Amino acid sequence: MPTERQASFRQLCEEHGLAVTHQRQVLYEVMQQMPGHPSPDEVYLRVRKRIPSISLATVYKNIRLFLDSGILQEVSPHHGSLRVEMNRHPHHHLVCTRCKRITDIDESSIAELPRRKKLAGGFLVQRYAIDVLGLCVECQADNPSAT
Amino acid sequence: MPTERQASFRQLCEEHGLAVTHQRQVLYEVMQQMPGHPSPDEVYLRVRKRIPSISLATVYKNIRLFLDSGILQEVSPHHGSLRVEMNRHPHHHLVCTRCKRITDIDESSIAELPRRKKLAGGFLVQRYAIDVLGLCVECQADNPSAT
DNA sequence: TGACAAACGATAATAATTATCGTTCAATAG
DNA sequence: CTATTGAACGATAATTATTATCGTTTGTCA
Repeated sequence: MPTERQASFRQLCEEHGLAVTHQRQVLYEVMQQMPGHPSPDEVYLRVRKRIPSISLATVYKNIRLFLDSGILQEVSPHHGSLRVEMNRHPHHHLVCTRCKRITDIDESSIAELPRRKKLAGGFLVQRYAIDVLGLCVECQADNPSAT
Repeated sequence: MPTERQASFRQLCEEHGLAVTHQRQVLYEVMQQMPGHPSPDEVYLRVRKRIPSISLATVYKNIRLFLDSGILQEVSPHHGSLRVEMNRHPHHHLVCTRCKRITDIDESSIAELPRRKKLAGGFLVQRYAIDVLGLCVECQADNPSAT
């Protein structure tokens, strides 16, 4: 009896000002059951088992909606295209989650990280990268046209 | 007299087993002069000022070559497409720079980070994300077919 | 210098994502 | 409970970013 789940999703939507549609409900439930870092296409394949007629566009639109309203998070909140790192000094990144602008900050201004080169599981460490996620000054002002 | 620069680029190529072409030389020099995190298209626009006949494909091919050989680094060495974070527990990521696979690791197994919410410059911190970049066990074995 | 593989330029192809638009549905006022 | 209405849906075209193809040109090395 998924009455509880339905109720909580309804509440979640209310909190974020979203209409409760059948597609969104199923989409959300299915995603909750997918561990890891699914892509929109993987989600699409799963949701189709319960709603065969759903459109890929609907999956994309609602994932974006969930991300924008803070219900879900993105694995890499960077700009989605290739960028080359031209700063030769050790540094980390301030990433604005709204306008995607990335600013460098000096490594020392954050924290020192362990220098272990081999982790449990056999992973061979090359380097550490810290993203400080948040809002830049411009986006805090909430001007709709982000730079 | 750019003889020195040419010499050092020639040496760099030799170290990495790359042929020294005019396009590569100019591409490298131009990128060195671009601070921040340029995109292939931005690089293309700049390089065209010196080699108007250069192809965008050449820019892409050589940027990838530089990245693959370790001459340059990528800002976000993640898979290039949208992924949704489904792990509700505080955690960070092991990112394999070869196969792009992302594995979660518990927050406590890395380091504690400061909890400052406002940084100099006015940046409003939402959360910290650490990427441990390196090679997963499978890719250390150097099997050409990555999963 | 000449041979040959590698790189180049032009452009077609692919992948990922977003926009458009006519139809259907959820919210809510009566 | 039903009618209204704007939002959401599905189908698909369009866009963007990137990679593949292929005939021509160029760098490397004997």
